[in-house]
Amino acid sequence: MPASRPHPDHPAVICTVDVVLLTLSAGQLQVVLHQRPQEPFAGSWALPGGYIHAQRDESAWHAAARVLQDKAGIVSPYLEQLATYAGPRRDPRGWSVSIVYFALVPEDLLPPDRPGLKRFAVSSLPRLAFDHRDIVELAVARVRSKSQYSSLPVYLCGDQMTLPQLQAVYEAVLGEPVNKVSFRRKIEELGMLEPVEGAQETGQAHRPAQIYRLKPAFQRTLSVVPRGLNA
Amino acid sequence: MPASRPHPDHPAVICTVDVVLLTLSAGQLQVVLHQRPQEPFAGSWALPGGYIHAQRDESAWHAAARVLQDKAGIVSPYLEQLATYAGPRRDPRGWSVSIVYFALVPEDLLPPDRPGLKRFAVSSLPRLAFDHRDIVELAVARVRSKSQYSSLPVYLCGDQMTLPQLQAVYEAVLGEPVNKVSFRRKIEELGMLEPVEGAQETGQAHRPAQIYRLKPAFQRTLSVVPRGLNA
DNA sequence: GGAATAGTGTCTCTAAGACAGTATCTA
DNA sequence: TAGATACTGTCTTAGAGACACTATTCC
Repeated sequence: MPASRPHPDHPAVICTVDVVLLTLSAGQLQVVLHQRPQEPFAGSWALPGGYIHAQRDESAWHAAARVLQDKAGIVSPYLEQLATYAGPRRDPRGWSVSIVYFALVPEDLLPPDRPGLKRFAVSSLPRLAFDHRDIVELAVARVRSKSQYSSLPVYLCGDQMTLPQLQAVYEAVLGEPVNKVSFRRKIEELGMLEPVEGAQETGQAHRPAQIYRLKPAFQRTLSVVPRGLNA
Repeated sequence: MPASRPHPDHPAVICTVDVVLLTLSAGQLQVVLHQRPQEPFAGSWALPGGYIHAQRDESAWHAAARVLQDKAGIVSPYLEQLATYAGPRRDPRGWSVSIVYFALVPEDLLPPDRPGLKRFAVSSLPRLAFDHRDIVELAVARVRSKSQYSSLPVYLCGDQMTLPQLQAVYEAVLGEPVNKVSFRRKIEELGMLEPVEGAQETGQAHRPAQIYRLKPAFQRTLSVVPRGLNA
């Protein structure tokens, strides 16, 4: 960090946050994109994002949370920093910095698609503005990677779930089947779920599944195991 | 990313890069710090860093590389993005963004300590300026974590090394002993080293060790294994 | 030859995966 | 009762660690 000049005489860089908002729908990882109303890239789909508001934002995390609330009405999701993209050519308006976060939300907390805000399967993205396709791909890779050894995918579920449901979520995120016995051993080892006493998923023509919920201590915190699912 | 205004009317944020420059010396992970000549935090030790130069820097990575070259004379080290710290209170001059990189270099590429530039063991840091202590601790945690399943520590070695030397480097980074047989299996699996034909470390009163070098394909690229050293 | 460390073969132990059994619901 | 899926016990298999043995150097 430099020693001189409170506000340097270097030309200002454009300083923004962008959010890769991910959800699981119909067994597919999907990303919520926003259609740009203006140049540059008018009409293209892009990540929801915005300038940092130096007067209001307490941190880059808070700026990302504000963007999510403004553009998608989402409050207090799981929101983690992904990476920062910066350079002179990614935005035609000038040297730009984008601090990128990713968020995971259960499908039922998302607003329905509307003009200018739409979900896309990450496996078939449209043409995206700026370098946003690279960013989405990095976010998906990060989520897949962390899902192998952590409780990250629980943030794609509602607050209660059965183990078969959670296993299906892991399988959708990882893109491959998971051994049932090993999966249950891992979840036990992660120690983040507790059974909801007496609550079972009824109404189906087979043995009902026990319903679990996140222990309060893990509401905002990941749990990790030393060895992953070996997927 | 916002739709409006090429250069927004929001007050400019201070936009910098900082580098956590790490090396291994006397079996200890050490960080190179720079003594601030001016306010704020005049006289305190801080990470080497500097403003982004929008006229010259091709990217944040290039800005970090430039800082390393200017302040420590280091060229083309292993340099990876760590995280971005941002907020209104971390720098008394205003809302600031610091894109932080970490670098690993062999000890013999470092310039010797001089007034204003000094190495500190990461286990006994002095009082640091800004939030730089948190940043160093995150960098060390990241390096430890990645070392469990990747070839990251080879960048702390010179271009040639023996397996016992490399094992000692891993043990110093991880802070605990590593099983020799497992270690050699992992290195074999990583597939990044090749023996230097006929080259052995001589001069010691025991069987000489084979000398290895990084395969050219891995000069700038990490190699990873699915399961780590289980340390 | 002795001391020291390099390098390797192999056994043990832990953890992941496969498989099959029992449990419990609806129709 | 038949069919379906939840859940669990246990065997198999793969990989990590422990241990010991051989190899090669200097003194």
